[in-house]
Amino acid sequence: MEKEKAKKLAILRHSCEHLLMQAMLRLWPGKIIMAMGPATQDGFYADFETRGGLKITPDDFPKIEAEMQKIVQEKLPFKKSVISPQKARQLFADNPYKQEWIDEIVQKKEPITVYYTGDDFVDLCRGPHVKNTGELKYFKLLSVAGAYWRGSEKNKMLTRIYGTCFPTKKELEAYLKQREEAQKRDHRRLGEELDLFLIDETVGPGLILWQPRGAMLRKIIMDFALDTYLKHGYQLVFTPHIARIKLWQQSGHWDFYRDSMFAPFKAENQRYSLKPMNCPFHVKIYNHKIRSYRDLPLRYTEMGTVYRFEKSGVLHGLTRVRGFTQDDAHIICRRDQLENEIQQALKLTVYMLKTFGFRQFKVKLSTRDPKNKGKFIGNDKDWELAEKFLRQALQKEKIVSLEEDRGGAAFYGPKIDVVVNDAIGREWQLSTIQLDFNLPARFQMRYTDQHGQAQQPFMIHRALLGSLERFIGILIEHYGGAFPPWLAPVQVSILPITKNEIALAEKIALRLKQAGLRYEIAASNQTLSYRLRQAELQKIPYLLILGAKEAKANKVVFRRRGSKEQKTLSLENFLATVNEEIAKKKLL
RNA sequence: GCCUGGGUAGCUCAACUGGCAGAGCAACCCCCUUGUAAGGGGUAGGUUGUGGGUUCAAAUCCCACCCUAGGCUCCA
Repeated sequence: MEKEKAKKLAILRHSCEHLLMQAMLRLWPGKIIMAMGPATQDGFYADFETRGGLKITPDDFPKIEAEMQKIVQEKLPFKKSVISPQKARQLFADNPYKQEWIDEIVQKKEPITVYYTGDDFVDLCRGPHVKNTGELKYFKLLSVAGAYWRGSEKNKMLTRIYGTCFPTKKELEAYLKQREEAQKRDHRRLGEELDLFLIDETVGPGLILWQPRGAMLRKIIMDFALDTYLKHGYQLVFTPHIARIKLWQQSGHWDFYRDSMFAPFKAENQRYSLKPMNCPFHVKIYNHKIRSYRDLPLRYTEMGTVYRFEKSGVLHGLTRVRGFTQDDAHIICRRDQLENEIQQALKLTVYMLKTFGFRQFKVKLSTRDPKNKGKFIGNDKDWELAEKFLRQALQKEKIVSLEEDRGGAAFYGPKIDVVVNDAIGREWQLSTIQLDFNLPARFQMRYTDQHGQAQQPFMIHRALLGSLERFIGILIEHYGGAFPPWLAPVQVSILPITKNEIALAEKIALRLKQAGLRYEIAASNQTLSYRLRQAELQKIPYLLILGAKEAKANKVVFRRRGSKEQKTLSLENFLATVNEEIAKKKLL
């Protein structure tokens, strides 16, 4: 049923894409060379080349949409026709993209179908389509972008228009509203509004400056993660931000990853580079001693700050940056421990993500593409073994909706990635658990087994939150900036109504401090309304209001973010209530 | 890196085809002393991203670079 619906929607949207192209060709005859355009999950897009210096911008949308509506009014039927290759080549004589398609269809020995709408528009298309353009009433053009022909960097860049289409007005409006909602939650916008972080052009793109509130949030997350890992048998380590190139040559990063590393610099005749990964350091710590089979597994964890030279066009707020801190760990273990370690790591992942309020996950197994072995390091046997172990662990944990990404593995081994759904249904890849047999071999990691023989251990990389920057970005959007009390940088706003209550406010603040709460006193000479509004805009979870009445009765007025309900209670009762909510990491 | 927009006060944004750079919020000062989402008045704040060019005159036009948005490619 669901599938049927999705199929119908895709047909509607693909038809709408024809409608768009027809309108474009009517508006700018001879200047638009259409390339291709499918339906997507949210709508459709159309790729085309522009000629004669024509540039399409969102300013043109009203004009294009009006033209599309005209064609809708015309109720032109979609007419299918099967034609010969010769006819097709002739029909699209001046369109190199369609020629390329035709060649391919001919090669595959498939029939060539075209769809007409009216006398003026025909497109090479497999179909199917709606009956006529009159069905395509509820559409909207959304954005303009550049896109490479056939998705290859080597090809020409075309212009792409994204749009969407729904069977009813209501659904279209709901979709547009949800888009707006997503924009309101944009972590870049909230980062500014809530004073969490900033990016300064002079410091450099993709480098985050954490303001006090953002830094507090980061500390809370970091502390929680580290405490949890320590409880689960990890050991804390710290390693430097730079290392000699020699290290990266030994690890293989220099060969496989150099393009994404910041260029090396020299000091005393030695070349150094910023670290793009923490692994080699952890390996060095392991290798510092002769290890016994009894020592394993060893689990090293670190809040490791790494620097990667991401191309300028891919940077995005907190979610794609050039300097970030991973909640990294490397588990070094024997083969007989491998499966259990992977399983435990999976369990820990689920625990962490649930604690942070994510309810839905999807797991992706990324394996090597056997057809593209050059992209990966190591031999077939190791890869097969590693992939087998990951599969088994997933099965044992009964992880749902497993999806395989062939070719998605790291260059040194296969991995399990966890994708979460946020509060408004968007997907984010967060946790990763990766198996590595490259580094143990390259660094000649060893342990002595019960027979006194040297053995090579296995290594698991895992980052459960991924990068703190990215994780916080996602968390901001997930909660729309309204963090649960345990995460909120400021948990309580104390609002004395008049000057007379300021001394009391300070006394109460002292008690909150003792109780380990994070608070602010909002005592400017502004009206209470004004200060309440500020506290709500700052999304502070708990509000304490103090007036003459409360002072006299030795009580406080307690309100929660987003609610007008309030309670008058003693300070100790308030503390008991909120401390419990915070300890239990409850949502507000 | 590529395509198309954009960069104006701390923030959000104005300024018609080149002609004195402006508003709201925030900041600061004063008044109001506040009872549940913006009380009132005033002050200050700018080499219009950077560098070059065209022009009597440039935020506006041209060139280069930097940053940024939406995408594409990429994300070990």
